Amino acid sequence: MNPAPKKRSYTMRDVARLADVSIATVSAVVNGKQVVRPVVAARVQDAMKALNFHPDHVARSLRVKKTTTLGVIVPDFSSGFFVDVLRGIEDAARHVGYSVLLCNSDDDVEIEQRHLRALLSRRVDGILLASTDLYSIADTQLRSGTPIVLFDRIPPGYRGAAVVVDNVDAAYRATQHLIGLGHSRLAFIAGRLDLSTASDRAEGFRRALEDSHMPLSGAYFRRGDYHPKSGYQNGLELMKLPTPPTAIVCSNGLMTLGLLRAMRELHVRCPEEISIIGFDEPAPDSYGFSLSTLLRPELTVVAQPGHEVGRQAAQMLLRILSDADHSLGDQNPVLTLKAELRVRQSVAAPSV
Amino acid sequence: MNPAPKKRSYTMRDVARLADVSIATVSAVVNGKQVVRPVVAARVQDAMKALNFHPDHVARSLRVKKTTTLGVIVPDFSSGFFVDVLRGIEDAARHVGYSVLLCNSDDDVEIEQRHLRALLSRRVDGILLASTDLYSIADTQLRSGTPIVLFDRIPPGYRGAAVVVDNVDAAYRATQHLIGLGHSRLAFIAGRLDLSTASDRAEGFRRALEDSHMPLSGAYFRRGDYHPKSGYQNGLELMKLPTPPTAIVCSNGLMTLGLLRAMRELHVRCPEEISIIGFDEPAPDSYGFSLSTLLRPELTVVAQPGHEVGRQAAQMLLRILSDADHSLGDQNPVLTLKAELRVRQSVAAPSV
DNA sequence: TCGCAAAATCGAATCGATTCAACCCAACCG
DNA sequence: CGGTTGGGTTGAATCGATTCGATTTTGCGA
Repeated sequence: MNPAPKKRSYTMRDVARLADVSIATVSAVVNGKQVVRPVVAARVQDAMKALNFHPDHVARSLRVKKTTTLGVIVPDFSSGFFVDVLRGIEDAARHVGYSVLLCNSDDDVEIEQRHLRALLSRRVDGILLASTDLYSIADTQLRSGTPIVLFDRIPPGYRGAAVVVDNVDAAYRATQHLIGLGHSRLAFIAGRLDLSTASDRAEGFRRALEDSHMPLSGAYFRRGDYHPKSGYQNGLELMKLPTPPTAIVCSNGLMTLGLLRAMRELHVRCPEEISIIGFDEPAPDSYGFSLSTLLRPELTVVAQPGHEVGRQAAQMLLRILSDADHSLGDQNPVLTLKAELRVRQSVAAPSV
Repeated sequence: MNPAPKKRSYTMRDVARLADVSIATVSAVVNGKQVVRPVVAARVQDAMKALNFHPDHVARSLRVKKTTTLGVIVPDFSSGFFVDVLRGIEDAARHVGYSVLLCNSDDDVEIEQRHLRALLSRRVDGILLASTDLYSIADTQLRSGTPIVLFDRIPPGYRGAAVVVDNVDAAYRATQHLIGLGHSRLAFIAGRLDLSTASDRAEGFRRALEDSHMPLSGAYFRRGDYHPKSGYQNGLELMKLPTPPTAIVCSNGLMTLGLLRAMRELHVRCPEEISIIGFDEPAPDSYGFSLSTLLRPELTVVAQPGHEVGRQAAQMLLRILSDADHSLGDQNPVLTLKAELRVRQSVAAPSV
């Protein structure tokens, strides 16, 4: 009934004893850095097999001061974008034998700090962070000594390692596309403006209007918080204006869901009455099918290269780690990737 | 130019020296398990603050043989379901100070094995696993000694710790709902039948037909692989049959996307011509907005309690861990949660 | 067969915390 | 006033690997 194997796992000591060699020799066999006579190596291999020995990575980490582990903190799993990023990170990490300690901050400064401390305590080799609390990072970074690569969001004027999307450009192009179609009553639903992503997108929108010598109406510039409800709420308010906009740029995926919901409730037709451009595909399209294309009307979006952001960020971090002094010289390491505007049916010329 | 702080982080030894106490006392202060005179404790606290000391979790893990870390292996990030599960796991784990080592197996047996070995080597306290390779688990489990809780999928007749969804029931109710509406030409798109989820759903479908004394037509029972393309392909083939079905049950979310795409291509109207029930919301609806409700027509789905699966699985694992001998006695630990049928507009009575 | 350089193996210290038996000393009791 | 108690503190061993200087073996030429 209780076959509990009392399975304390075996150590190099046990293997050494069984193979009649020293621990050092077992170590040599295990990580192949030194030459061991084939006959001895075979004996050790056999012993390891017999005991089902697997080296203790914890002990190894302590000794070599390296855990072969990356810490990742994302603010939100609900966003398809961050899931994509995570996939990218995982791919890059696995590829070189690194593991990933995953943390979800829920966009809460307190939780983020706790996670950060936990990761440092666990001595991860490096950290990938999409921070909610951009202003205290510099501090953390300095006193930790652990390399950190930011992604998605960076503090203004940041000069450290980071991978971001060119959000100014992305929003600019989206807006310009609408202007090109003849729209003049353009609204924008912004995200949390304390995040670079949100303020950059707002900036892109603003510049596009400016470059076309169009005024920016205060009533058309809405502040959201990146959550669906604020998209919904702002959508309702926009459409109930005496003179509603003819086009809306919505600065993230979750808010776009809310916006669509609001439009449906008010029976506002898209694109006939209002054109819509969202940020992010509403679902991962890693398999070549995007959910956007199934929504009626098919949604025009600014698609961020989430997987690529993750992959590049992880690779940048790994590069820093493999660099002897963990510095990476004086080259400006902020890598900026372009987003892609995917024009589908949710935009059209304004109906006179 | 190079202010590199050469920041080797401080150890208890350093703190002890600075506070003029022994290492043991520092340890006592840090984990508060023993009584330390307030005046001494304060001195130690000050020293820790002065040096910005954070205990090395790696060293601690080695000594106490406990990493306060859970390993998680999921087959696929692209599925909203597993993302939900992951959130549930992370929530439960964080709540008690555990960290999560995340692995993505991409449904590849080889990769899964590698991850499993890595997790064991890293001495995670326990593992949460949605396995692709159900038949070798028992083996792994026995020889590892590390508690494993399976989720989502289990081998037939499994008696170990696991949290799953009642897929037979879920598919049964979905099918029955269609039958209740008057459908008699019912098709089913199955997943990978070597997984319990897929075979259970197929079984639920079969039973529902049987209980209503309806025949199961071979042409209406399709084999997919859980990927969108197979939903697309099987959808095309079903709709091109001389006598196409009037309703389709599709056994996961990604395949449903493919199916919808196929229907759109062939201009088959839903629910007028064919009713559809899918598994899983096509996007996380953690915020109260489901993407399903934005698809036209709104998609009827069997919604699995992903977050709950994750939370319960993690809690089960933590319970096992806190149990002295890691056994959890003889109670049958397979926990089965019910899915919820969310009826929306993609189903209707058959036309005529 | 012997000598010796090169190659292979070994012993012991080490990483940074935990833990426990031993010890110190102040307080208390008789 | 001395012995005892017991709370606080400490020294040293330990977890399981790596590493390096020291030591032994091997292989080769003479």
